[in-house]
Amino acid sequence: MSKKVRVRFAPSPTGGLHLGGVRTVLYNYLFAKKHGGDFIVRIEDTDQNRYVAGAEEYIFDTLKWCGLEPDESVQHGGAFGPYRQSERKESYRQYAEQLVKEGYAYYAFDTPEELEKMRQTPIATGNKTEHGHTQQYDHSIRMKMRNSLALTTAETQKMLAEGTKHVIRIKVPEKETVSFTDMIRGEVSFDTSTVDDKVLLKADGMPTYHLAVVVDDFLMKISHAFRGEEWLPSAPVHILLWKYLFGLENMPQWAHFPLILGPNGKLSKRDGAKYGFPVFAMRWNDPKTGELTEGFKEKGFLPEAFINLLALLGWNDGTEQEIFSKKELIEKFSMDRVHSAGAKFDYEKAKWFNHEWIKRFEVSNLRFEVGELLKQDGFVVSNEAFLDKVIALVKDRCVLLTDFVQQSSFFFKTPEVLDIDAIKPKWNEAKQLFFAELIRNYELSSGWDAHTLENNFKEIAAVNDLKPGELMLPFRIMLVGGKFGPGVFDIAEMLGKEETIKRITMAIKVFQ
RNA sequence: GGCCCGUUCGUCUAAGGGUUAGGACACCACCCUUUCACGGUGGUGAUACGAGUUCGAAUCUCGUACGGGCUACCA
Repeated sequence: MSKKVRVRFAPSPTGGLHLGGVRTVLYNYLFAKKHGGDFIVRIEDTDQNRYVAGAEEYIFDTLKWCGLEPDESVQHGGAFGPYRQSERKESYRQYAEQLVKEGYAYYAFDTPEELEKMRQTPIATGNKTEHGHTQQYDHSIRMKMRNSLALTTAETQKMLAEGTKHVIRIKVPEKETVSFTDMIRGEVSFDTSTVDDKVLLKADGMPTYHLAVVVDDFLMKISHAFRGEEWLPSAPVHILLWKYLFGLENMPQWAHFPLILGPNGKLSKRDGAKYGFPVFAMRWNDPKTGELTEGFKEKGFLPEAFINLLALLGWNDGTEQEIFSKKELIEKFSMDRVHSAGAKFDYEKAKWFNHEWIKRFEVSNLRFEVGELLKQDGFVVSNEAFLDKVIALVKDRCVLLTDFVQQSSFFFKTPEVLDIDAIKPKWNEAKQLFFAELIRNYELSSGWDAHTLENNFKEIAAVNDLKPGELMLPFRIMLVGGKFGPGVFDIAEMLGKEETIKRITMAIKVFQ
């Protein structure tokens, strides 16, 4: 009997949540839900220097918008708290001390200056001193540094007793092969001689990621540990810690997701919107710089489309299906169909996903968002039934939610400027007379539906020996203001008799 | 530089030894539509390179090249 599936997303609250982060959340979430497990969010705030106000709150807001609610977290509670690493500070030291006691780690007293000097020391591996090579704090140099391995026991005890600032480093064995099975990449192995003695416990008593992730994954009974590929190089450290602390048999199964690349490599939080597309899920307001970065939400993406597009960036179900609801994703997701290669983000395709979702969405699902957008732009939306009809009429031509404003503004407000250039050259007296007659006809019209409106329009055109086609565009410009929008007669029907006639009348004057 | 991961149309990907290498986005053409879209039909376009294993390789192995990641008392 296998243990319960428990996965975690462990962000550090230092800024906005970008595409890669959300996809990591998504895959964690899908995997958990697929296997009836728990999805946990653990805040990794062990670096006090990088604290950013509001970032934690922002992460949860983003998850909520995406529809990826955790089962356990700072906000959702749970039996394995606290879910903020800074609040677990006390528990880490004992594990680090245990490692020292057992000979798997050691105290290091080196000052930042000494470390800097060490990095400069040219290393002669073989016989060449390569440019750009930085010396790592590893087996080759640790006996020359100031740590409990190189110092005598008495010296170490004295420094400890005096309260000398120190860290605890892992003592990576020299010639071992550490390997593990990655759910996506298969067997991955490392020669420990190339792994450095990472700091486990910092001078301020806080653990580094390396110690914290292992301890917390154990304490929180995490069954599967998923994270981005950028963590692969430090995996041997974590494997070693599991071996020393809790036993390899208790270690979660690992999967390292491929990176999502921008035009210049890995997407990073700092890239903001400089690529011409958002990198954050939602708007991020950096309290330090005051910089406001818009996200996919503000850009007009539906959360359903957003997670759909993210899911397909590195995963597919083996069929040609591309549009998946969250329910379907949960049903069909499987880790062995996740790609191992990084994926370059394609904003055009992202927009296509959103367009597909808008087209497929029921009007009632769009009503609220579209209504808000229109109000934001100063349009008065008083009648919900009318709004619904408008949405139904224009949604096929809206790629982003924000397109609704431009596509439907003329339903709510008489256009202020008309695209006269499209009409003027071909405007003549015959056409003017036609529209005058059209006004009279429409005024007397008893029925006001697109069909009769169109019939009457064409009848009058025929009687006056005019081509309906040449009159449709002017009519459109009169009602819409430009060369876009749904069928003209549908628009006229929606606008109603009074408004339609008003717009024709006004336009005739403008065209003269 | 070292270590690790990766490499199929411009982009996302399918094809887990035998296919005319399939689909989607984008692009182009035509049809539909006397607006713009939607929709429909068709088109351009890819297995990085070199060896090997095999009757047969995009698929397995090795090398090379290229790309990416990591190389902090950051995650």
